[in-house]
Amino acid sequence: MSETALPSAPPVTTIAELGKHEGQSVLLRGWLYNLRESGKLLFPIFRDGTGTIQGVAHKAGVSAEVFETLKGLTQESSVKVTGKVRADKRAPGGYELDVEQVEVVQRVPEEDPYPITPKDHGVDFLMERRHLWVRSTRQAAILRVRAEIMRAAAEYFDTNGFTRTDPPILTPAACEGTSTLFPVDYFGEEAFLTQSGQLYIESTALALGKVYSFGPTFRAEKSKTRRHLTEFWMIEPEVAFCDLDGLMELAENFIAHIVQSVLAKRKADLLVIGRDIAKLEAIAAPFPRLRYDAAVEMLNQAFKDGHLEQPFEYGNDFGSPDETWLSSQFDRPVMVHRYPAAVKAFYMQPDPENPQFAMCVDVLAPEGYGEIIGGSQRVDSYDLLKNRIEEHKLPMDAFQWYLDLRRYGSVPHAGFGMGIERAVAWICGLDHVRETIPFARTLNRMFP
RNA sequence: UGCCUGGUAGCUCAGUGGCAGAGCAGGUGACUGUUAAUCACUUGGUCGCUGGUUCGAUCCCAGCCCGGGCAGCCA
Repeated sequence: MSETALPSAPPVTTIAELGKHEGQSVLLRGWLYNLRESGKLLFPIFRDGTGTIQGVAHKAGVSAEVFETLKGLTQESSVKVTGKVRADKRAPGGYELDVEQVEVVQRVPEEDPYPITPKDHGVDFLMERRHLWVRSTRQAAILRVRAEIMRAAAEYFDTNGFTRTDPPILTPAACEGTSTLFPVDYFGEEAFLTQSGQLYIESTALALGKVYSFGPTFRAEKSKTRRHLTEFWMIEPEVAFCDLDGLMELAENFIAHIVQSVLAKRKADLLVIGRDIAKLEAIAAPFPRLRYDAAVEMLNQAFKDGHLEQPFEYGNDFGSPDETWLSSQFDRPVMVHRYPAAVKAFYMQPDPENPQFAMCVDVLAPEGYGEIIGGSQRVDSYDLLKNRIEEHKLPMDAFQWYLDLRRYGSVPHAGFGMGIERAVAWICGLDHVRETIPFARTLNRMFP
């Protein structure tokens, strides 16, 4: 920071803040994103992590040394640039930088140029270089939106009386007994990476009332789709004295808050990504609610009308094409509730009006994005939960602590989990979750 | 795991049973308003690997390796 110590030196700023310095000379620290040359005119584009700005250097307007330094400069060389901020209608961001001085921090050698050019590349090539790909304008914008989604999600709970209680990542056994878990050697004993913190936060919810957890989750399923990662981030609220209606209200307000925060703070990034902003502006509570039965009727009609290839069999869980079609019928997330208990997890409370149904809800994001939230009211009866554990042939010993929650002061309670990457994919309008996380872990990729 | 699909220059791809191609990137040069700048010239190849058929295989066949898409599972 020696440059800030010099009284006459131009102020250090960022590209995002350039508008505050119009007409002034400033110092930017960043990288050369691209360089266009036109004879005695050079157009270096700089990026600094907050945005990009086009610099202009006339041969007659700068020293010979500065001109020569810029002229041959290679993509992604790191630089400190001094220049005067000028508003210009031709510039995409509204401003340009008339270059005055350039200091090259590290020059990328010509014989080993930066591999990711501003041209088309394939998925595998880019994922193999994810450590560099994150520098690109679009990827950086997605990561900023992701950060805002995570911030706004935590903010919603923090400002509504929730206490964050993070469950362990190393666990002794399966939470639900369904998903495949990653085994870990724990001092000679077998342990697993968590696939959900739900059972643990049911415990802290009965201690603190309203709680949430926020952390990584692991699923060892060999899923190979645009919606799946083996390591993903999930935010899970759990609320004591809450029923299914209360949970759906929580879910819609939570999602609306996140979308509104992203629109308020990261609209420029959404535009870089190419998102249709109007579709996000329509996201406001309340969300439509559909009973499973009503959703099935829609699917049957859709099949008759030729929108779906397979007929839907009543009693099944929805398949991916079913979810896609359902969610595409609404302009905001749709909440499908009361699925048949037989296709849902053992800990879900039966509907008091008809125990064939579970008091659960899936939130399907619009535009065909499908499930982003799954949640339920939990079984609060000791006897029923014990029976369910037996029916599902789960090891009773491992669930004794969980049954304790029904032995000592059991109350109705409910919670849900939202997959961060699926939310990011929807809000950014991406076609694959691998671009929503800095370093995706998928079936075929553990690198870099 | 099942079905579909791909692997040719640094990248994106075309192509043929008989000399290995284009655009871009890299290099050299031109250009005072470019927006993935343009123009001229130019460097660059284990055609995924192994075996088979053939006078001859990048091309046809078999096996293997590595990706991608969809489904299932789920968030």
